[in-house]
This record gives sequence, structure tokens and C-alpha cells, in this order.
Amino acid sequence: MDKTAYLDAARRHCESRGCRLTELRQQVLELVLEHPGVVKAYQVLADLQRQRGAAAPPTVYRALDFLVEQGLLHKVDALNGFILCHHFDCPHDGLILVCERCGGVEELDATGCLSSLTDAMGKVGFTPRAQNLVLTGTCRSCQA
Amino acid sequence: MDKTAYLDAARRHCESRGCRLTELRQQVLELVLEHPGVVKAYQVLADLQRQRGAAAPPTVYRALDFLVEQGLLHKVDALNGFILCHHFDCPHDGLILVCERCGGVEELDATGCLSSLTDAMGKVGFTPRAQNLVLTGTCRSCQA
DNA sequence: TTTACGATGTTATACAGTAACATGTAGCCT
DNA sequence: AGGCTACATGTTACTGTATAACATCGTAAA
Repeated sequence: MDKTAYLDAARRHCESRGCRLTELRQQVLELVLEHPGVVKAYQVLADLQRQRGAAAPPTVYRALDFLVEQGLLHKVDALNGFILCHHFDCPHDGLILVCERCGGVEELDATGCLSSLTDAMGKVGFTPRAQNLVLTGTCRSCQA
Repeated sequence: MDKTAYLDAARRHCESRGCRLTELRQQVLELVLEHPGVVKAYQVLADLQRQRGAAAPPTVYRALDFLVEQGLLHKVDALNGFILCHHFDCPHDGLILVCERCGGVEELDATGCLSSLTDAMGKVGFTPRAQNLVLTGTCRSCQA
């Protein structure tokens, strides 16, 4: 899927949920799109400032929060960063592996693996926040 | 296990690993112990300042990092906080559930559940950072 | 047109974490 | 004892992350 198609799909996704992918939000999404792996909010802020001359933290955080809420991005708490979510339109159990060294992202389909986890959680009445599990660690090529 | 016994066990645990649970480190551990669930670094800092009059962030962070390294605490990235680890002496795959609303913590033994996860990760050469998986969500009593 | 609401701008500040260097302290070696 | 070494702690200053609170603007419905 090329960039234009992706943005179109993202826009339709938002609208189908009763929200608007405004110009600012799309601009932020495009900036995230530019980066291969994990993106930091203040990196996006710097990019945004280069493009429009002025921007403050809340501007970026509001847009990022919106995109996370729509399922277009995932927050990687361990790294204080954000990553793109492919598959925002087909909800499934994903396992997202983020390398702490190179920032690379790898996605596994972990539906099978996660079912026993969610079973265990369900038994104690616990509802996990996100359907996609984001883990940090070290990828194969960074093992040293 | 009461507090004194716990601290003794913690001390022996550190010493068996060639480290010392110094007075400061124990003091920080006790402060964490005071709180039922998730504790924030700056909360510990404030407590510490009340007890000894002066303390700076590095003092607290160094102690907390040490305790995490020894396995006595876990860091909860999603909440920028720390929680106690019971079972620091019997290494096993734990699943730690943190409620976003009440801050409560629940630990499951998830050895079985996690094996399929680690299998899947191993297949792509990925090494997860921590052996304990920390998830956030909503606990039974906070489901509302 | 007015009203209401959601989005954005703006300022200031709170919260989280670390770099770099100074000082202290305990054990070891000669 | 004296000095060396390694680790622990103190201190200052800073960078990075995130949000509160309020002002403004645009758009769409009443």
C-alpha cells in the first residue's frame, strides 16, 4: 500500500468512527510515516516546526493521542515513542516487537499465543487495555 | 512474610549476588513497601526528603535502578512507576497486571501462558528484555 | 444569526530521567 | 600506617516527556 492509499484508508477509517482526520492530524501522521520504526513526540514536534514555523508540545500530543485512539498508532511505553499500526482496519491479536537498540519494529501474528494469556487474565476478571501487545527487547541483528 | 523478614530476605538475596543492600537502598525499598501498588520515583523522592531533609533525583533513581536490577522491583513503563516483586528468589515467568484506575497490582504465574509467546519470539531471533511481563488494564473491581 | 462544539493555538509549568563531577567510605595491598 | 582501588553517595545542572489552563477559531446545527 503506497502512501496516498494509506492516508485515504486512514481517513476513511476515522470517518467511519465518526471522527475527522484533519489537516494537522494527517500532517502528523505523515511525519510518523517518514520514520522507519519508533518515533518520539518531540521528534515529530521538531519536524512539524520545520514545516509550519511554530508548534508547541500540546499540538503534537493531541494529534498523537488522537491517532492512537483511532488505532492508527501504538504507543511504546518502554521507549516513550510511537509506531505505526498497519492493520488498523482488521482488528486481531498482534504481537509487536520493538528493538531497543535499532528501534526496528517487527509484527507477529500471535493470536494463538495470546489466547492462553487472555484466558488467564479473564479468570481473574482483568481486562487488558490494548489488544496489541507491545514488547521491547533485542532483535536478531542487534544481538551483538 | 512480615516486613523485617522480607527485608532480611532481600538483603540475603543481594548478598548472594555479590551486592550490598546499603542503608540508603534499604530505606528506599522500605518506602516502596509502604505503598500498596504502583509507586512513582518522585513520590519516593518526596518521602525520602521528609526522612533525611535533603535528597536529589539521582539518589532515588540510583537506588531504584539497583533494586530493579536485583529483581526486587519491577518497572512499569506504562505508568512511569515501580512495583514490588514478591518471588524475587524463585525466578519464574510472571505476569503482572496493573490496574490503571486503582493502581492495584496482581501477579499471576504465567509460565505456561508465556512459553508459546517466547517460542514465537525465539523463532524470529528476538530476545525480550524482561522475564516478567507487565500489562496494564482494568481490574475486576474497577470494571464499573 | 446565534449557539454549541470540536479543533487548534499559546503560555506556563509539572513530571521524569540523566550527565558530569565532587566527595565519602570500606577493603585491600605493600 | 599509608596509599590504592572500587563502589556508593552527594550535588548541580540540565534534557526530555507530558499536561493544565485558558484563548481563539471554524463549522455545522438550531
